[in-house]
Amino acid sequence: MTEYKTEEEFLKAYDSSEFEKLSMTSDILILSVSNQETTNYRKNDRKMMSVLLVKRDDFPYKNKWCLPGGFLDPRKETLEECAKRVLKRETNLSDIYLEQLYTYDSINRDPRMRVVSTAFVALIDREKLTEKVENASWFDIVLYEEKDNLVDLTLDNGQETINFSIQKVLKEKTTDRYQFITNKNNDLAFDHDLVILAGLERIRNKINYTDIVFNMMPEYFTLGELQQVYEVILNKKLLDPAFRRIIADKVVKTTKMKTGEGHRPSALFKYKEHEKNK
Amino acid sequence: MTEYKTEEEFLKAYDSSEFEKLSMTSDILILSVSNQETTNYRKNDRKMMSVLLVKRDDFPYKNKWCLPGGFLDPRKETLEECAKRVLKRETNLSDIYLEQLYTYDSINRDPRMRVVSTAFVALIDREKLTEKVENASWFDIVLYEEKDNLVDLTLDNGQETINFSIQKVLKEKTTDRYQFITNKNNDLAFDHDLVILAGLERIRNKINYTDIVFNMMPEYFTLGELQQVYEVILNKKLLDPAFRRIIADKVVKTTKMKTGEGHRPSALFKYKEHEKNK
DNA sequence: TCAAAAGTGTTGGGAGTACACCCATGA
DNA sequence: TCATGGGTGTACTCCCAACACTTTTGA
Repeated sequence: MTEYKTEEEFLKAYDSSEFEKLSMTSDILILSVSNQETTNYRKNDRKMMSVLLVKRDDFPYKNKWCLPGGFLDPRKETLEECAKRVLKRETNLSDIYLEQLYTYDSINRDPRMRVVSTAFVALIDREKLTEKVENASWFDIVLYEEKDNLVDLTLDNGQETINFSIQKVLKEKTTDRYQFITNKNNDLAFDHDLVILAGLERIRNKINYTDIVFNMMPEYFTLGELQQVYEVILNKKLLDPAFRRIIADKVVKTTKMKTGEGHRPSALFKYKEHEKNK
Repeated sequence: MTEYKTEEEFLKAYDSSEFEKLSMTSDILILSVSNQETTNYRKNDRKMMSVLLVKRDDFPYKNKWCLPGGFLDPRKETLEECAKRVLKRETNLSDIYLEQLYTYDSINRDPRMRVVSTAFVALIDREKLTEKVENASWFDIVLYEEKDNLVDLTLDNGQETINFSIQKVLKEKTTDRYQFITNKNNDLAFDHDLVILAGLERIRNKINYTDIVFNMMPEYFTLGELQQVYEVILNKKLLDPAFRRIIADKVVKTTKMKTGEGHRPSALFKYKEHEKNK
């Protein structure tokens, strides 16, 4: 390939019109937890992770779903600001948890031009959401299975089901760093299947050593509800006593109680911010 | 700000010449471990982390140091390929550990034009290096101190000393995620002080749950040397017996010995790749 | 002889795992 | 009354920190 030895050379080529343009987008994996109501009056609602997707109606992605995203305006905004703008557009929320995930840039991810995408993860409390945005829809993660480094995911929004699978290939012998390769993906545009998996893994990982979950929780919650969110993120059952000990110092008990559930009422808790800054 | 409501609008503005261009670079934090020989024949060499920096001679960075980097050619390469190209240019090495760190994009980080930079971390074994590259120099990290979330770093290449400090400001109450803000930086171009700190923290974090260190080690090494590398990365003393137990199953003892050091000779070890893929 | 590092054994505490158990509720 | 989830106590295991100790070398 032609290499630009010096910056001058690059800048010269850059100014000439034959140099292919580059643009960037911020794409956001917006995650929350949804409740699936149960018919049994005694049972608690079943919780699930859910993802906000947007239906595209433009060529070449007609009828594909994708993560909310937008082009970066290089004159005035940073990628994070761009992400916040998209977030505001799609959820009408500001001031929510937002974290840069990874920058995706395979050359032909967008066939129209060279687009580099920086992906973000946003966590929101579903209760804060009010308005419904056109073309956007929440998909529950109804299946999330990993077997022999092949991950199988199924999303469902009540009308449509999206299924895709991703192969995780060990990239470095010294790390647990995997390269994600699409194994099957018919319904999501770009490489957004990979972004979703990377984001879910990031959150699953962080839940263990940060208080990140509380971004997805309402102000008051029971320990059972909190535990369910942990379980749905970690994708496994936890033991009650162990869980209570672990989160004990992250929450404060309030005098409020949740009753009328067909079983012993539960105390409502609040997130306790640490005063200790190490 | 002007917002592009639809992609069509964006693409139209994008094609018009008044739209400001955007370019990207891959910048690499190249880390290795250096030996500082001691005068006492008994004592082991003192090890230090070191960083490869490049001296700039162009306006507006004349006489500033920066991380090796290069502009992305949007026609033909990915950011990672671009990073590998830079790595080859600066160290003449291929096939070394390379990991995407973070994408930096504050609007005026480069006063000449809007440049978004994706930073990478590379780890190399110093012994593999042979050639000396013009304008590039290895700086030892001679001081790395954190007090009240203010990090003080001093680098030294034998002739020059670079000192900078960074304030870590808690960004989210629910995470240990900090925003890095330059407190003092006279010698490094761009925001490369922030990249260096972020990279060091990434590696320090990863050393605990991956085998990432072995990318910085020669094929044969003593446990003492390995421990020193851990200590220099973690920036704290470790207890011998504990350390040995922890890394016991990551290394294999060889029949080779290291002698002539003024004390009991030590067995040389090799990295043991795990057959177990979970 | 001795300083320096190599290398091993033993003990105790803290965190997580597992299980057993009791409590309170509303249909 | 009883299924369901709320809530607590305890015992066991495993990991790791801390310390004490022995071994081997070269000047």
